[in-house]
Amino acid sequence: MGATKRFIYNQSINEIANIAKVFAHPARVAILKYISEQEGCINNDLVDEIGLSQATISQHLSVIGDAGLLKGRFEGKKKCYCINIERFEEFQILLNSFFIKTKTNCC
Amino acid sequence: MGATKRFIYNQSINEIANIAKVFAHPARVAILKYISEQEGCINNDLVDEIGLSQATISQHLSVIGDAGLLKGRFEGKKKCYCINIERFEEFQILLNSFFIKTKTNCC
DNA sequence: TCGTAATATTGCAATATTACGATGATAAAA
DNA sequence: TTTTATCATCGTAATATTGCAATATTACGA
Repeated sequence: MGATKRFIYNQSINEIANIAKVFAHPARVAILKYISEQEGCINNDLVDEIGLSQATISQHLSVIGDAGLLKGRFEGKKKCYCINIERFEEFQILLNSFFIKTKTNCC
Repeated sequence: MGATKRFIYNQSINEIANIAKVFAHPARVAILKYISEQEGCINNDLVDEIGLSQATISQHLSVIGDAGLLKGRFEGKKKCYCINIERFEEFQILLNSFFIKTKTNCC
C-alpha cells in the first residue's frame, strides 16, 4: 500500500505521468527557466537565484537530468548546463498530443 | 524541512508546477483518458477499468476536480463526469507557452 | 602536493502522496 | 420499509518526495 501501482497502466499513460512529474515541482520549473535564459549555467548561480541549498538544487538537477532534459559539460570545475532541446521538444509533443487526443474524444 | 517552499517562486512558476502535478500520476492520466472516451462516466466504471479501489479513484477524481478540470453532475445515484474543456485548454496553453518560452530562450 | 571552489552524494527529518478498508449519505429498486 | 448501488470522506499504513547538513569527489591553481 502507498506506492503508485505503475504496472496497472499501459506504457503511454506512464510516460505522460513521468514527463509531468519532472515539471511538477516549482524548483524544477524555475531551474529550467533559468537555464534557458543563460548561456550555460552553474549550480551555484542557481543556489543564489532560487534560494535552496546546494544539495537540494543538485538533487533537482539530477531529476531533470535523469529525464534526459540536460546536456551538461564541465568547464573547469564549473558545470555548464544546457537544455537538451530534442528531448524537450519530444516532451512538448507527447504532452500536447495527450491534450489533443483527450479533447477530441471528449463529449 | 521536507515541504515544498512554494513562497520562494513566483506565481507563474507555481502555476506550471501545479498544473503538471495533476498529470503526474498515471491514475489521473488514465482517468482523464477514460472520461474523455465516454459519454459521461461513473466512478465504478473507473474502479473496474483502472483497478484501484473506489476510495482511491474518488481521491484522484477530487484532485482532478480541485484543479477545475471536471464538470460533474448526479444522475440519480450515479455521477456523470465530464471534462471541463475550457479549463483543460487553458492548461494546454499554459504548458505549451512554458515549453515555447523555454525553447526560445535556450542556447 | 596542498588548498580551495564547485558539484555530487549520503543520511536523515519533515512532509506529502498513494492506497485502501470502514463508514455514512443518498437515491433508486425491490 | 428494506435492500442495494454509487460515491465521498475519514483514518491510517506504506511509500515517496523535499530539503538540508555533513561529507565526498573533482578539477584547478599556487
